[in-house]
Amino acid sequence: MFSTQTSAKGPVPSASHLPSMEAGRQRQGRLWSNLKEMCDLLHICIAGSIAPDELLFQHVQFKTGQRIHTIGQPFDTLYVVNSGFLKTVLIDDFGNEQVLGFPMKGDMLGTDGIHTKHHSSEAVALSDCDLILLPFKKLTALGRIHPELDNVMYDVMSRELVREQVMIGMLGALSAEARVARFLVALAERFAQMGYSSKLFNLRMTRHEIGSYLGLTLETVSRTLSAFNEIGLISVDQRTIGIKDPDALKSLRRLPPSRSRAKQLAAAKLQAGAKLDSEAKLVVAV
Amino acid sequence: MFSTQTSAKGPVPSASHLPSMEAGRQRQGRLWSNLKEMCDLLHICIAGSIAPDELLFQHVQFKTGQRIHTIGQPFDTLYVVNSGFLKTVLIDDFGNEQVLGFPMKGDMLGTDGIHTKHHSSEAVALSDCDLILLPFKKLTALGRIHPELDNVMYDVMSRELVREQVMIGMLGALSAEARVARFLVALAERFAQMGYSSKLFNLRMTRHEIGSYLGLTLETVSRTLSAFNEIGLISVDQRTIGIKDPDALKSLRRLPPSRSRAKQLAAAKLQAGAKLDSEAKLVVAV
DNA sequence: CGGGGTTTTGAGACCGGTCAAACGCCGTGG
DNA sequence: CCACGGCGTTTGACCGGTCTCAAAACCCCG
Repeated sequence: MFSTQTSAKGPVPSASHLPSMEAGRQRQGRLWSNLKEMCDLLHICIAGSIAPDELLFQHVQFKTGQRIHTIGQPFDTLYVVNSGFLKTVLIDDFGNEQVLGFPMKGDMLGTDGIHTKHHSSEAVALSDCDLILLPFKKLTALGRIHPELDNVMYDVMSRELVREQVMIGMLGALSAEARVARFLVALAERFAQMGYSSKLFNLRMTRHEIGSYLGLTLETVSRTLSAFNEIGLISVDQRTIGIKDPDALKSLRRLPPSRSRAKQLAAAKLQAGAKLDSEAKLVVAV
Repeated sequence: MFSTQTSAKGPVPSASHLPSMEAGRQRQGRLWSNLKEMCDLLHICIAGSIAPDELLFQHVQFKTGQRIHTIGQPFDTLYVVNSGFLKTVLIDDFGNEQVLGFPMKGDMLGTDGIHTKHHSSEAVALSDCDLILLPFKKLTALGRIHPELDNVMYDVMSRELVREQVMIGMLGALSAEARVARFLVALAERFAQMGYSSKLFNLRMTRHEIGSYLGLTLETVSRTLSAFNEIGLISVDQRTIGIKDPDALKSLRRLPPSRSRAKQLAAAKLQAGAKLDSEAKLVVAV
């Protein structure tokens, strides 16, 4: 009945021996969740109370680099991230990856496949992951018995829809610096939500992946992070990011005059007086 | 029970007198649709057969410029476009519009409001429109009686999710010319699907709105259309667009050397020999 | 210690944005 | 009827942000 969904690429994840789940539970965390636990994970209140352990959903583990699903693969199950970090990507007409998102704890995966019954994107584990399986046919069948389940699904999909709309807004309207700044803020908030520090955390993805996600090149991402570091908005050490001034990051639209231009401006300032100070403030405020 | 959803701005649309639907039906087209008709409109096959006229959904008309819903407005109904053209927009931190899409016949509107129970975007009629109302509470209640309804909703939302993902891919990876080209191709296909000509049609939106949608300025959109016109890919006369070479548009990545650069290249060619010919072909092929 | 992938940094080119002017279209009012 | 003004569009000149290409430093891991 269940499908482990990994036939297309890479070895089957470590929990693929269904019969011996008892052993599995003891060896590496829990392998089953009930509905309540899953809704908590999704941050969604489930209305009617359902017998707590009436419905159980199996977990599956993926190791770093493994694909959860690939483009074109037949769709039959959704996933909810219980732990770990992933990326979802589109592959364009000639092989280039375009990162669509970085799902983490509490996110749902695979909804792109519902419409055509085939996945239009690819999901890859950026770290070891623990995902909850949600066989779609089982889900719709359950919807007939527990209608409140549908509301959960509507909610999750609507949330994802809005997230993507905000992303479109970002890509369409913001400068490179503003995109990187908001990316960092969003990440920090996500980490806070998961109980980690929002002031100091590790990026799980490369500059290249961040750039692809934000519609920028890896060089621009790197330069921008360096610039934020110099100004004291953040600290950067490889993939370790420290958030120093979250408010400035949130409202940032353009970068203050860059290092190279700073000299020119400083020279101009000597001649032109203090008028530049007010301009410098506008950089963040307007 | 029904809400006409237009309290926030502008006059109530013309069909707001519920009691006298007979008169309404005779005056301006049909004012009610059944489930089958709506699913046909959405291009979705409904599985179980439901008594054809058991469920009826009211229509509402909007005139050009009217808002269907505004940002922050409480959500309680979805809409399906029966005729007309609209735009959906986000408003950023300081008042600028960002166009998210141009819904037309067969598209669903309002799904962004499900999650927070408030709309996060605004929908505006670009022409006189006829929309079918889908009160959300009624919809979920019906889902308990006719479970196949849920599949319709999943399908529609998944389709929208994928559409937005493709949009993100476009904004993140494509050049201005490629974006405009794909926009035209997508429009042409939409018109074909609705039974109109895909070779000659009228844009319903301004250059500014197109630019906002594609993450470009209106000047760039205008210049790009002019360039396509010069090369013979399309014909442009104000908002009338003729598609001359759809295949070239579909596969276009970069524009052939522009008029201004052509001179320089021609000069270089005289000196450097014929090597440039092969480059020119790469423009479309790679 | 060596090697591949990742990141940083620089120099230069180019795309697309910005600013500005002129034109066309159209509804309004003299 | 034409003059007018507002809005959308076109086109040009220029500037600057971002990409491209390249080299070097760095990191992790075998």
